[in-house]
Amino acid sequence: MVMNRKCIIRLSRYKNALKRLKSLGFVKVFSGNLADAAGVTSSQVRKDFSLFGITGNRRGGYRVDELIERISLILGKNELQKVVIVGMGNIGKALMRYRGFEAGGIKVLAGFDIDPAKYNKLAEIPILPLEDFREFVQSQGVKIAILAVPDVSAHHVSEVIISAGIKGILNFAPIQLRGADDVVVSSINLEVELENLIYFVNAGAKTEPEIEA
Amino acid sequence: MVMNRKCIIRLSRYKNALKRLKSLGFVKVFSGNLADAAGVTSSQVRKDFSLFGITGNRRGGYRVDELIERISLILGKNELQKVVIVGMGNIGKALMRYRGFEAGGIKVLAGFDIDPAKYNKLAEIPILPLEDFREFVQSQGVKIAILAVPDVSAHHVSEVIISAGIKGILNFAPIQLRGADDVVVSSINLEVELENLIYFVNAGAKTEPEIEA
DNA sequence: GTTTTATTGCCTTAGTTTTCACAATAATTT
DNA sequence: AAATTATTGTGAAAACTAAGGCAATAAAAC
Ligand SMILES: NC(=O)c1ccc[n+]([C@@H]2O[C@H](COP(=O)([O-])OP(=O)(O)OC[C@H]3O[C@@H](n4cnc5c(N)ncnc54)[C@H](O)[C@@H]3O)[C@@H](O)[C@H]2O)c1
Ligand SMILES: NC(=O)c1ccc[n+]([C@@H]2O[C@H](COP(=O)([O-])OP(=O)(O)OC[C@H]3O[C@@H](n4cnc5c(N)ncnc54)[C@H](O)[C@@H]3O)[C@@H](O)[C@H]2O)c1
Repeated sequence: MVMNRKCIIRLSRYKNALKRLKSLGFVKVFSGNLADAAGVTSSQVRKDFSLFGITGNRRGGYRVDELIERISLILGKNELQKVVIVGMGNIGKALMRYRGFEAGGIKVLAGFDIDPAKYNKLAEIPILPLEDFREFVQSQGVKIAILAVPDVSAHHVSEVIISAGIKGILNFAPIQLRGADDVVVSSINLEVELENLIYFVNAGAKTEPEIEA
Repeated sequence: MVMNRKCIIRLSRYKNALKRLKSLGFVKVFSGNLADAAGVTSSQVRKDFSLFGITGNRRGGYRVDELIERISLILGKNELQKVVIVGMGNIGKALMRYRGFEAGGIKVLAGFDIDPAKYNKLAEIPILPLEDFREFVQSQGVKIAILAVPDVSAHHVSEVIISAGIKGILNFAPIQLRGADDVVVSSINLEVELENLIYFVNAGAKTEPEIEA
């Protein structure tokens, strides 16, 4: 099992690049094509593939369809991935309104909040009270939650959702969540992102740091 | 000049941790305290500090105020950092409404769009037509822009804002922006983030990959 | 069907980042 | 004021990641 995050991110990029190439009519690709499209070196592509046991055809490259299939399987994209959003404020609502996830096989099933003014149980994507969280995710088998509550609530809410069975959290609150051992927490801290950018801009960075995700 | 992105991210985290520690009454810290608070090792802390020439007092640790001051200076937080947002849709509006940036010395000066229905030139943070972009950022000396336009427009808009003098872009569109040599581009691709999370959750990740920003 | 050519797969080398280990030394104790 | 103790600062080692190089080999050309 490959546990290198950078490598998994590249896999996502390969997948996106392959979809573009496919839409351009490509049936086969060489590691070099894919490398150019994804912005890496061809040996990197081949090395990544070898880590996942993906093989091509010497002198014949890789079949695009097969590659997309294989990578999607590795990323769990062969089945619909169900997620929920906790915290229906600025960020939570923006994410819920976004229609781009479904094309990638990610389905937002519901939103949760503690403010009754936000509830809307009859909407296409319902907004439910946090009290209903446990029952909902357990009956629906949801493992992934997006956490978009105020920073002061974030730690408490993370405990609540973990105890309900959530195994992966995409956290937007600017705090350091300490999940349980079998819970993966991924944080997006926009202020830290901006600070980074500011540093490298002020540094007059000639070498752009590869910054993704 | 340290060009290691991970190191700069840690610096942001140290700063945040130090502010928490300060609010708890700490006047001095040891590398171990800070390491615990930021979720790294103490040698990492000391090594990072040595890269930036930050020194403490053998056996006496570091003075909290001095550290915050020093790190803020390195991150450019000693002066107000001006940013603009391009694309006043779901994400753009959410970011504009967020009040948390100002506490960290980041000020959103304006938003830009091409949809006249979005314009609001008189608001506290005005929303202006994209045509006004060049004049605005040049007169205000803005170097950083947040790009939140649809993916099909993103490449074009990035060229427009770079030609207007933008040197750092925080990009939310799920495309690979190729900026000019002296422009730093940082991308946040939420679908890639979720794919990552899904992979590690399905992998039953025992070792959480350190995922920040 | 043989030769040539292009590309994979993987072994090796290089580069980067983190951790270790310990001498130097400032605060504390005796 | 001498001895002890705890912590820094940093060079060296280890671990991790990416790049380079090339034998194996499948496709294409002849
Ligand atoms: N909006 C941004 O652009 C932005 C930028 C950077 C970071 N963030 C972070 O993202 C998080 C969300 O930001 P926002 O602007 O959307 O906040 P917000 O205040 O607009 O929304 C927070 C929502 O969470 C709900 N909530 C509060 N406590 C809750 C609880 N215990 N359980 C469930 N729901 C609860 C509130 O009712 C509200 O609807 C915050 O931690 C913020 O620091 C936001
Ligand atoms: N909303 C999300 O949760 C989400 C999640 C993942 C990725 N994204 C990405 O973020 C970007 C923005 O998403 P969104 O949901 O806010 O989109 P949106 O459609 O809600 O908003 C886009 C805004 O950009 C404006 N716009 C279009 N072309 C423009 C141009 N040439 N110049 C200036 N403004 C222009 C539109 O008028 C609109 O106001 C998209 O690329 C999307 O793929 C969004």
